[in-house]
Amino acid sequence: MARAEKRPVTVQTIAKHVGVSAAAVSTVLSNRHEERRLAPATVERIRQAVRELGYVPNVAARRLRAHDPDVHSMDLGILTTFEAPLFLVSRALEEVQRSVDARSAPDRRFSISIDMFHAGRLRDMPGLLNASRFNGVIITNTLPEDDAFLRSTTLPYAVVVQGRRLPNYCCVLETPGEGGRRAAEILVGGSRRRLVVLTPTLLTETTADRRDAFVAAVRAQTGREPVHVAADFTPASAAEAIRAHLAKDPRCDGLFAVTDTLALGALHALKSAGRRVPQDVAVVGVGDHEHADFFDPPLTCVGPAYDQVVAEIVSLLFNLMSRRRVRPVEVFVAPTVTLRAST
Amino acid sequence: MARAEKRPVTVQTIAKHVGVSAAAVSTVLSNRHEERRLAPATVERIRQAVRELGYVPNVAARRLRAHDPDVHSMDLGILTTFEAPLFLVSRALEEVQRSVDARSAPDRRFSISIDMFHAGRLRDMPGLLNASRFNGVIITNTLPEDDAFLRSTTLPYAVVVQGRRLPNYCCVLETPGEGGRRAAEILVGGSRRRLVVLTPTLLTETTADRRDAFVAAVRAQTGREPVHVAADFTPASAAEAIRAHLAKDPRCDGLFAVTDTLALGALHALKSAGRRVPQDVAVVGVGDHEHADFFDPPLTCVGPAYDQVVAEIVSLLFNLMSRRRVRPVEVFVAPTVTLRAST
DNA sequence: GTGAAAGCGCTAACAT
DNA sequence: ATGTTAGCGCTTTCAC
Repeated sequence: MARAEKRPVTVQTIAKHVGVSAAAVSTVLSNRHEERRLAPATVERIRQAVRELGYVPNVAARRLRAHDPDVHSMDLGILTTFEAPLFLVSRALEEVQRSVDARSAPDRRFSISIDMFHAGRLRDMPGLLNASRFNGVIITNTLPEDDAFLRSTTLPYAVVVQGRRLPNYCCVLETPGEGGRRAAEILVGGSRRRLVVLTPTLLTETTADRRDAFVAAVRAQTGREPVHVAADFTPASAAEAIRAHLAKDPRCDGLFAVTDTLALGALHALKSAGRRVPQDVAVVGVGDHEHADFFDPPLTCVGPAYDQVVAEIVSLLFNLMSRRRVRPVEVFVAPTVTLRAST
Repeated sequence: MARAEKRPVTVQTIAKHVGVSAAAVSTVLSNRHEERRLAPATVERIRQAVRELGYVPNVAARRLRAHDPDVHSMDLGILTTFEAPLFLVSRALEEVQRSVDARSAPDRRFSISIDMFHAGRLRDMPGLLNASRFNGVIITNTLPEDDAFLRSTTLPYAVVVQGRRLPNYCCVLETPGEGGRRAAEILVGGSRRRLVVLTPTLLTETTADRRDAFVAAVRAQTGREPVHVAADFTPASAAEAIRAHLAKDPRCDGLFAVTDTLALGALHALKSAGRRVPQDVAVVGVGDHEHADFFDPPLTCVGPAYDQVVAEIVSLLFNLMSRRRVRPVEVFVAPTVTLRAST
C-alpha cells in the first residue's frame, strides 16, 4: 500500500516531525550546521526525517528568498514540441542569447530555457496560464490544436509566435505563399513537369502553406497537378513513401519537400532507385536542416532567412516586455533561395 | 544620459508612485479591474506608471504565490552548451520526459527544461550554486574548464554528469577506452593501415578518450601511428581539414571521426577528392547524429547505446532526488557497433 | 545549541 | 471604488 502522503513536505513539516525549528532544518539542508554548532544528534535526526518524508525543496520559494533586490532578472522561454527538429530552435536560442547578452547589465540578467511539449498539448504545460514561469516566450512548431488553444486565451505575458498567424499575438513568419511559389518556380523553370510535393502527415500552418502555394503555383504555370506524398517526420518514412511513389510514377522528375528531414529521405530513395539527382529528378528543400549543404547532392533550399526571422522575434519580444508595443502585429520575412547541386 | 534606475520596480514601487495600494496595481496587471470596479482613471494611471517605470514581474514571487500546496512540483534541467549538437539532448529529453510521465501523479508534477551555457562558462549560469532553479539536473557536453569548476564545488542538489568522470558526482559514460578501441578494430581489421583520427580542436573528456584509445589501439595492433587531424565543430571545417590532409597523404585509407558532424564533412571532402568510400577510404563515426544512417554512404558507428545511457541517468537522478542514493558513483555503458556501408 | 521573527514580491480574501 | 491583511516556503539575523 502506497503511503497516501497528503500535502507536500516543507521545512516546517520536518521541523514539527523532529521537534525542532524550521531554521534548524534549513541550516542542516544547506550544510551549515557546523558553523551553527547544532548537536550532531539533532543533525542526524533532521537528516533522517528529510530522507523519510521525501522532502523536495520548493525552488520558487528559494528563489524568491535568494533574490538579490538590486538585480532585475527576466526569464525567457522557447516553447517547442518534442517532435520538431531542434536545429532551428538551437539556432534561435543562440541568436536570442546574443541579443540578450547585449542587453544585459550588472543589474539586468536574463535566463533562457527551452521547454518542450507534446505536439498538440501545449495547453498542458504547467505555469503557462498564470505567468508564473516566464516573462516572455517564443512559441514555435505548434500544431493546429495548439493554435486553437492559443487563439482562445491570450497569455498574460510577452509572447511571440513563430511560423503561424494568430490574431491575438505577435507573429513572425515566412511571407505566406512565397516559399511554395518559389519552389515551383525553380522546378517548373527547370522544365520539370511531373512533380511531387512531400509533406509530413501532421501539417503545421507553415508546412501546409508551403504545400498549398506550391500546388497552386504549379497548377497555374503548367496546368498540371503535383502529386501529394505524405510521410512521418523521419527520413526513413520519407524514403519509404518516395519509393512507393516511384513505383507508381517512374517518370516523376521534380520534388519539393516541405522539410529538409524529408528531403534527406527522398534523396536516399531516389538514389537507391537509380535516379540521378538532379539530372533525372530535381529536389528542393526548405533550409531547416543544419547540414543541408552537406547532403549528397547538396540541397537547393527555399526558405526564410532565419537570422532575420530570429532578429524580428527578439526585437518584438523585448518591445512587448518593455511595453513599448502593446498591439499584436504580423511580420513577414521573405524566403531566400539557395541554389545548390540538387537542382 | 541613461536613467540610473536603482532597485527594480515592484508592485509596491508602482503603488507608491501612483498613490494607490499594491493590490490595486496587481488587479490591473491581471486585468481584473473590471470585476473589482476600479475607476477607469485609476486604471489608466496605473497602466501608465507600469509602462514608464518598466515594471517586470518577479516570476519566483508569482510562482510561490500561485503554488498549489497540494501538488509537489519538481524542476529538472538539462544543462548543455550552445556549441554542442542538440540531437542527443533532445533524445535524452524525450526519454527523461517519458520516465517522468510514468512517475507523475495528480499531486506530483515535473517540468523539464534545457538550459544552455557557453562552453567553458558553466560557472556563470545564474542560480546554479544556490539551488534556486532546479531540483535536479543532467549536465553534459562540458569542456575541461567546466569540469574543473564542477570538481571544485559540489552543487547542492541532484546532479548527474554525462560523458565525464568527476569524483564528486554521479557520472554516466561510455566505457572508457572502448569506443576508440573498437573503431581501431574495425579499421585495422579491414586491413586499413594509413589511418587518420579527426577531432574537434576543443576536446571534451569523451572526445579525448576516443582519440587516445584509438591511437593506442592502432599503435598496438599495427606499430604505426594514426595521424591526428583537428577541425572546428562544423562539417565545413572538417572537410577543409581532410582536404588538406589528403594533399599531404594521398594514400590514407581509413578514418575515425570522434563526432558524426565531423564525419559528414570528411565524407564530403573524400568524395570530392575522388576517393570512394569505403573502397578507397573506410570511415567510422560515433552515432551521435540523428541521421547517420542517411549519410552517403551510411556511416558505420561505434558509440554508446544512448537509450541505456539515458535510462541510467534518469534512474540515478531520481535516486539522488529521493535521497535513496547519497554517494557518487560511476556507471559505464559499453559502446555498440553499428556496421553500415562506410566500412 | 536552538528558536522566533522578519521579509523576499505577489495576490486573494476580507474589509471598508 | 479602494485599502489592509495574510501567507505561499524559505533562510538569515538576532536573541536567548
